[in-house]
Amino acid sequence: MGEHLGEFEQMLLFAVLRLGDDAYGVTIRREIERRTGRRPSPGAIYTTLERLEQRGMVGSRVGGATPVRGGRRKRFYHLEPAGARALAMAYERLQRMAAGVLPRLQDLSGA
Amino acid sequence: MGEHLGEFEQMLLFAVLRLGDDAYGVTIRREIERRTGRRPSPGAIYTTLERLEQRGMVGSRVGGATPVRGGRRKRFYHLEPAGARALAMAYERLQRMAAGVLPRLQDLSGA
DNA sequence: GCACAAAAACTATATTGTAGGACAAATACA
DNA sequence: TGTATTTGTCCTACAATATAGTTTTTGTGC
Repeated sequence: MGEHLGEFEQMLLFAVLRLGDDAYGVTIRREIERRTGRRPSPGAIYTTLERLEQRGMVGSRVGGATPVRGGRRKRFYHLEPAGARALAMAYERLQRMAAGVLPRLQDLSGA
Repeated sequence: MGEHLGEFEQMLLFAVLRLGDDAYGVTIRREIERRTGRRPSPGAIYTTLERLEQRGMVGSRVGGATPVRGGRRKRFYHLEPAGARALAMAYERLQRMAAGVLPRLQDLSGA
């Protein structure tokens, strides 16, 4: 089936990978905002994460209670092997499309 | 409105940039296939190109006759400044998400 | 218990991605 | 000049992704 990853999906997967044991909705969202300046809505995050899980790209488990005031139990995500492969491939493909033309792109985009 | 570029859109823009004066439907498609192994249908190419043009990311002009046997006139595409900026930004964002975690990704994807 | 905080899930819609075949136009050649 | 051949684009329809906003759940502190 769908081996392809959209742009946002790739970002989510990179965020999950980077966050390791602390990857759940809120931190993932924060990470994307920090690194890219984009501010996706919570809904965007969860919906996409769910789709990725259905496709076997990520897995999840529900965490236990925490000593913090409030807070629903977190659902922690991790990258599955299939997700890692798909992400590596998607990244490489874009890399190949970009190879060699980045200087020209910088020029044109007025850097 | 939409400043964002999807995955496929980015590929098209990179192809247009690379091909320079020879960027039209058929060559763009061939370039993507060569570099990524993906084989998008003609329809995918033209539809996406048209959307990108409506958003001001690319411009086009229709070419003249050629000394080659047959063949409809080509529509040549070029990157507009807005397209270059959007592409540079999209690329940079992904780069920032990927920074530092690529080694781990290689591991997990079984390289 | 009850108020409050944190996080996730649901619902609905807009935007992207995609295929495949119909159509158009240009040249060669009888 | 007219018809076959070639190259390339456009049309139509549909599937998948992206996204916001609102609601629900669950845990803590008092």
